[in-house]
Amino acid sequence: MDDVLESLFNRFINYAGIFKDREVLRHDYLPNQLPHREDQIRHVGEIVAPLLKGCRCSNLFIYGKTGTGKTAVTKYVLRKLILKAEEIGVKINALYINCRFAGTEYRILSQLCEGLGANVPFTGLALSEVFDRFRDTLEFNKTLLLVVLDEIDALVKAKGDNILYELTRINETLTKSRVSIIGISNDLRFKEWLDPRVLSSLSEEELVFRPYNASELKDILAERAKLAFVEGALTEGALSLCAALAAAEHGDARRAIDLLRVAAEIAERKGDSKILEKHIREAEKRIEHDRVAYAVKNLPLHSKLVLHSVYLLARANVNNAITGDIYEVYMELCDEIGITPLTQRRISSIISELDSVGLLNARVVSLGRYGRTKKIRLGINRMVIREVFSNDGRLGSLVNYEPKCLARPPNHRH
DNA sequence: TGTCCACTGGAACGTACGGCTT
DNA sequence: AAGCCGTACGTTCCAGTGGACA
Repeated sequence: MDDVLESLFNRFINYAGIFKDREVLRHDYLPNQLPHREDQIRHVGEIVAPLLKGCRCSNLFIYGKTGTGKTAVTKYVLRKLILKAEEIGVKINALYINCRFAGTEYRILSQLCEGLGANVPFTGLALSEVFDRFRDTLEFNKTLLLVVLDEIDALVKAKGDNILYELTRINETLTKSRVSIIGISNDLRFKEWLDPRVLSSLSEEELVFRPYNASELKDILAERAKLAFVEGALTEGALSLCAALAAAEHGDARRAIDLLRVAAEIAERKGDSKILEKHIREAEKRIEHDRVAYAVKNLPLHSKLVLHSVYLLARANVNNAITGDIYEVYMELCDEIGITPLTQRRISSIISELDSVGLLNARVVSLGRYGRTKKIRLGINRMVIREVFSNDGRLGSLVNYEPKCLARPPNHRH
């Protein structure tokens, strides 16, 4: 027994852990090296360089999928730009705003004001008033302002491009200051949402970020791993696998880094001193599981009920349920928890929505004599649904529900 | 060959709500 | 505080339909 404890304690004492610096793997960490983005860095640098001579720079529009380094490159260049400007004594303000977090025009404008040192209440003022204050502060400061609007597509899709129109035109009313804009979009077809006038002025310059391939991702991960992990903690096999998995899925560097971080946490928890391929695979499963569970948990009530109906049918071995079957079960569930069911037309739409996010698989089929409908199966693991709904206060009681309509003989099922 | 099922999916319209505007 | 407007979410209505079956 002494031997067992002795070795256990020794192992604990000698376990160096895996992480040297966790921060390095966070989303908002900005590395000093951005491998395979040298061209983009140079390009953005060339565009903003005129600011250092006191001139306005061209507006720039950057687009590319998530995790291709758009935000990192922009922030990287901005950081260097500000340092250089301070060094040579030129007054430049660079404000970074994430439109998805800011959400509304008002909040974006108030953040801009704040960044310039003007006080604006977080609510209460008319939009036009905030805009006036922004312009006045800008004029008063006599500065060159570079505004970075990240995830600009989220804003425009939700609220329209009005604020962009105002911002692109603001220079016409300024005499002592100048504003340039860098817009960053994840959506490549985002242009279609913009008014032609806004588009032409916003995209004086354009830059597209291609996804990373597996070998590029490998370099990025290796670079990051050097800082994040103790020497030798990441095996070559795990690194390659991690890069390959992320490359297969749109070359998203953020996903790749997430994968690495979760794998490292799994290895750490198990007391392993190395990150192995099996840890990466487990991490992949965990991330996917969490993503699905999160999506299910945040569904609106009726969508949950529809999904749950499909689950109950699947559990009773009805794997190719049709719309009518699902609606029957759904109505029972509504009755069970005492809410009024929606119409079948609406449920048909909800089924299509769930299909488009991948929680269900639905396809339209014709059953000839027996009409035209959709055949529907679950698109995700049954256990995830069970798990999420068990913990759902309102729906928990339905997890083991036996649909009455299943007791009756089915009229026709294929 | 025509019939007819069990829907699909478009369209118009009703209602609630949040946030801007006055 | 009250009106206004856009959006989200539903309802009602209905024309359209692929193909098994008589």
